[in-house]
Amino acid sequence: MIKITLPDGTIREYAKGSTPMEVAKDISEGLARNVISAKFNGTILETATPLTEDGSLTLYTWNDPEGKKAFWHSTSHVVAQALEALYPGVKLTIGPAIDNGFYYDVDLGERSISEKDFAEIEKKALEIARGKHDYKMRAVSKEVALASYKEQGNEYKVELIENLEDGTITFCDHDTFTDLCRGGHIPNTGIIKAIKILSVAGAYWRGNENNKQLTRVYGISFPKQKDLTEYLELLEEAKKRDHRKLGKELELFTFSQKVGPGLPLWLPKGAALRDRLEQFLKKAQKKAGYEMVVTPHIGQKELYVTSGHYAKYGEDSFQPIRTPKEDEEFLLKPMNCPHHCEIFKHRPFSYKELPKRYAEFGTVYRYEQSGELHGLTRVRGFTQDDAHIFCTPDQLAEEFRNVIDLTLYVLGSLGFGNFTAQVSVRDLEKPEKYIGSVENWEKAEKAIIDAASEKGLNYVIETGEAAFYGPKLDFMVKDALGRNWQLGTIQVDYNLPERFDLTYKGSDNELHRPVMIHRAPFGSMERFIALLLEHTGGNFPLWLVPEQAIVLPISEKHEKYAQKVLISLENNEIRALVDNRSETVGKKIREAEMNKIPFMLIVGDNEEEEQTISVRRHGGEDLGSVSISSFSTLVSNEINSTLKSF
RNA sequence: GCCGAUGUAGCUCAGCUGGCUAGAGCAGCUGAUUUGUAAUCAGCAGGUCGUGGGUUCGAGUCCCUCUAUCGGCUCCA
Repeated sequence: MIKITLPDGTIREYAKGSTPMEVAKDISEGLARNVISAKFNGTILETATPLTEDGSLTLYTWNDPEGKKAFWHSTSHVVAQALEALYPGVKLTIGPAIDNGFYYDVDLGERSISEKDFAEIEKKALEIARGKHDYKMRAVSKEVALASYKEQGNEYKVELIENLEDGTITFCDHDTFTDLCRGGHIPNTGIIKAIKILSVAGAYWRGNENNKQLTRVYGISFPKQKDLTEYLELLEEAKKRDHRKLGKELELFTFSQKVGPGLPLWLPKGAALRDRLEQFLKKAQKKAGYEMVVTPHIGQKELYVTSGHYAKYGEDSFQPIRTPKEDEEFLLKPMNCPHHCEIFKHRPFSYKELPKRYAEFGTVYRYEQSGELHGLTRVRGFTQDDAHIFCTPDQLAEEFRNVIDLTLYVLGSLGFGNFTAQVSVRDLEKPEKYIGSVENWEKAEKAIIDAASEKGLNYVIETGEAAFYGPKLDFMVKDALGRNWQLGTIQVDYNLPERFDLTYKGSDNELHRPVMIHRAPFGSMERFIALLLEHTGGNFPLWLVPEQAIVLPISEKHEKYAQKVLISLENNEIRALVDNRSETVGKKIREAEMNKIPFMLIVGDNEEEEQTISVRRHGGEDLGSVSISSFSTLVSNEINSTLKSF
C-alpha cells in the first residue's frame, strides 16, 4: 500500500501501482469524469501513470491552469500528427503549451503554410482527435531514441536528445504518432472537441537568430465547441480595446508615413492628457525631493564612448549626425543618463548634499528593428519620465525603497493593480555581456532583491534579463491581448559613475564614488498611455480624461444658456465643451457616448428655467437635474476619491 | 532584420474567376428641420485603388520590387 496526500491534507491509502485516475474515481465519479492531468510530488504526469510510492497528489481538470496546459500540450501532438499527414517530410521540433493555447515549431523544408491552410489542418487534427486515442508514455534508452530520429533525418530531435541524460528519455504515443516528450498529457485525444489554428510565424530554432528559421504554428483547443466560440468573441472584444484603434478614435495620437515609422504624432487631446500625467508625476516627485533638469536631444559621440553605449549599440543606433564644417559627430540621445552624469559633474558635491535626484521628461530615440514597431508600445522616439539618483552606497537601499513607493503610487493612482514585478539579474554564464565588476553586480542585485522583498512585492527573478550595465526591477503590465509590457523600471548602476569618474567628498575628506539609480515610474509616456488605454478601454479616470463633460442644448434657443453653463463649469475647473450643432439630442448623446465623455449635460427649457443641468453619465445612468455647483462637487469628489496625493 | 499576412475616400468596408466613367455607410460641406437621453431628411463634394515595374488588347483584380501596417521570432541602453 502507498499513502497518498491530497491537497486538503487528507491521507488515503491505495494499492501500490494505483493511478491518479483510480484515486479520482475513489474520491468521486464526477471528479473522475473531469480529471485530465495530475501532479505527483511536484512532477506533472498522466492520469494513467501508476503511483509507486507515498506522496502528495493534485488532480487537475480543465478549470485548472495546469489542466489547460496538459490539454493544450496534448493538442499540439495531435496537430503535429496532422501536419505530418498533410505535409510528408515535415520535421517536428518542439510543441509546448503557452498561456493561451500552444504552438508547434516545424521545419517544412521548402514548403510554407499560410492562413489558407488552417482549415485543412484543423479538420485533419479534429479527425484524429475524434479517434479517442490514449496518450501513452514510454521510456526509451538514449541509444534507441537517437537511432529513431536519426533514421527519420530529424536533426532537431537528435540535438534535443543529445542534451538529455540516458534514463530520463520518454516518448509519448497516441494512435500512430510518436513524439519525444517529457510528459503531461490528458487521458485521450477524444476530449479535444474544438481546435483552432490561430496563426503562423517564423521562429528561430532554439531562439537563436543564427539558427534556421522554423515555422511556428499557433493554435488553441477546447473541450467544448462553445468554449472556442467564446474565446474568439473574447479576442474580438480585446480588439476594441486596442490602443491603436482607441487612440485614433479618441484623437489622441497618429502616425504619418512621411514623418516615419515608430514616430508618434501627439494630437491636441493626447498632448493635453500627456501633460496632465506629467504634472501629476512632477507634483509627487517634488515631494519626493527630485529636481527637474533639461538636457538637449543630441550629444557628442564622445559622450557615448565614455558611457560605453557607443561600443555596445553604436552600430545598431541611428547613425551620427555630422556638422558640415568641423565634421564633428553627434548622436541622437538614446537615453538621458550620460547627460545627467555630466550635470552631476558640474561642480563638486559633499556627502551632505546627497542624494541628488535629477528628473527630466527626456525624449530619446532608438533605432528599433522595423519588425519590432508596435503602436505606441514600441516606438523609435519616446519620452521617458526619467530621473537619476546619485547617492552614497549607504543611501542606496533607502533610495531604492523610496522609488518603489513612488512607482507603486503611480501605478495605484492609475488603476494598475495587476502588475507583476520582475527582478532582472545577470546570466552568470555570459559575463561578456555585462560591464562592471562582479562585486558591484552582486551588491546591486542584493540591494534590489532586499528592497523588493521589504516592500512586499510579489516578484519573479529573471536570469539574464539584466541591462548590460546593471540589474533592474521592472513593473510589467498586460495589454488587452494578455501580452506583457514593461512599464516602470528601477535600475541600479555602479558602472556609469565609474565611467564618468563621478565623485563626492565624504566625511573623511576623501573622494568617493556615488551609486546611481535610473528610474522611470511610467517607463515612457507613450507606452504607459498605450497600456492605460487598453486597461480602461478609453474610459480614462475623470482627472485625466480629455473632456470631462459636454453640454448638449436641446435646441438653438438653449445655446445661450449652454454657453453660460460652460463658463460656470470652466470657472469650477471642469473641462467641458458645448455641442451646439443643429442635431437631435439623441445624436449628440450618441456621439458623446462614442467619444467616451464621462458626463453629458442636457439643457432645455426646464433646466434653463430652474438654472440646472440634466446629468447623464457615460453608459446611460441618469443622475437627474442638479445645480452646477452640486455637479462640480460631484466631479471633484470623484476626482479626489481616485487621485490621492503622494 | 527574419517568417506569414494585409494596404481601395478622413474612418469602416464592398468590388466574383482581369472587361464599360471604382461603389456604400459614417465623417465633411450646403440647405431644410429646432429637436428631451445612443443615428432627422435631402443635395453636394471627396479616390493617380500604398509605391515603382512587369504580364495583357485591357489590371483595383495576376506576377515582381520597394514601402507601411498587422501577428509572431530575434532584439529591446
